[in-house]
Amino acid sequence: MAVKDIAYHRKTAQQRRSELIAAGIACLGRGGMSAFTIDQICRQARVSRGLINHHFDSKEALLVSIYAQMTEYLVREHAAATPRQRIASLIDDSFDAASFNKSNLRAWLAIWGQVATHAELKSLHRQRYLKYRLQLVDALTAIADAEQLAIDADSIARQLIALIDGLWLEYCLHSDGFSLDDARADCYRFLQGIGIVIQPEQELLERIEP
Amino acid sequence: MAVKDIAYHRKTAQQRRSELIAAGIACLGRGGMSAFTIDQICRQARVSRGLINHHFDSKEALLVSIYAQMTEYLVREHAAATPRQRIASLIDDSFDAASFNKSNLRAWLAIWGQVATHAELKSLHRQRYLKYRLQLVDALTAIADAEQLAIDADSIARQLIALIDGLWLEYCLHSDGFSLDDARADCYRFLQGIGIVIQPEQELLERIEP
DNA sequence: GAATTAGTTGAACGATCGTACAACAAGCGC
DNA sequence: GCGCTTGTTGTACGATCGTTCAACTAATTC
Repeated sequence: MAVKDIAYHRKTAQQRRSELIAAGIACLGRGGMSAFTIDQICRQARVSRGLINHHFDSKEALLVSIYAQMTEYLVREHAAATPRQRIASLIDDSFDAASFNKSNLRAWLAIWGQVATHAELKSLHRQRYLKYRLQLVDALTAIADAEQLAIDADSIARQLIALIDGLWLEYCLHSDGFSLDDARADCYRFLQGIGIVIQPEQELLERIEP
Repeated sequence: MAVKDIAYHRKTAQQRRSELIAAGIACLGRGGMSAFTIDQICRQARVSRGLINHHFDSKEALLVSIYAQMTEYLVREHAAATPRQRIASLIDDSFDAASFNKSNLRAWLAIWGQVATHAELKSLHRQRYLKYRLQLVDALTAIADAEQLAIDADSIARQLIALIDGLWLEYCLHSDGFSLDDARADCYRFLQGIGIVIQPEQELLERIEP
């Protein structure tokens, strides 16, 4: 053979960790927690069985890293100037077709099922969602103050998060009947119902109300 | 010994099946799908390892039976006279403290994680939720017609279901911050926001707005 | 009370699980 | 081109998984 036969390529620990995380997400998306096994993840990542326990303390530690990456967008600092833009950004991120396809939604569901029972996962989840909700409450309060609206920001934030998560759930479990754009429009309509009118980004607006 | 030593008590197939279903739900509530094993379920039900496969075709068949029982209330025929009472009944059932404690919510989450990947479970879920949504749409349409409200009943039903499921999710994953009554009140407030005022049952009303 | 029915047991099976670890090799500095 | 570092491999291990099945026995029938 002309080219030297290399058995495998070495990568930096950080690079390989990120590949294993991606492979784990793919497995969760394909078959839920039942498919989240050392064998299947390593086959997905095209590495040998031993590598996960080399780069992570345990399989559970990999799962925590996976959820940390998946929830990163919830606590991302937004450069958006106005409170309205920050809320619109959170909603649009939540229904971004690129990241919230069916496979990813299945991965979310699978992990949520574990959050209730695993301490470390539960702690991470609480930390992320508290900050997520705080961002919403702050933005809602800012709008209410500026426009002298009498709203219960805590309650509204809770309802909006519930609406978003519930729409994900419906879309994931039986997608027929509505689209991702419908779900997004529902969120804007909900806010409109309590007196907060938010314009989604232009290209989205055109798709929702042609 | 005075009393004859009976090794085990025999029960009718139906009785034992229902006990195994209850034991399975308890396991799902304790540790999610990871705790849903033949060993743990049988220990919970205080029977030997072989009994599940005697009364059910497989472990998966038991899971389907469990979900069938858990979703039975979604398609129950309600004797409620008015559309308003039917909606109130669905909401109140959803946040009934007796059946929707944390353990049951963990069981729901665990099964939802499986719905996306198991064909039989998915089919059952679709069937139940379609009827559930149809009940809501019918009631909403009846109210809108009678009071000449211009609403999109399909969209409202979808949002209400999403809100209920999302509030369950929040309550289950991190219960701090709000109670089951808060969640119920959120649902009534949501309907009120779109022009449909529904009085919850009297004793609930007193707890929500004392 | 013997025969029959039908619910129950528990050992056994092969498969697969997560982890540990010794051996190996790719890429680097020199 | 030779060590050296370190990313990677693959076997081995005990534990546990779901299922099967022959044996057993509680309850019923006659």
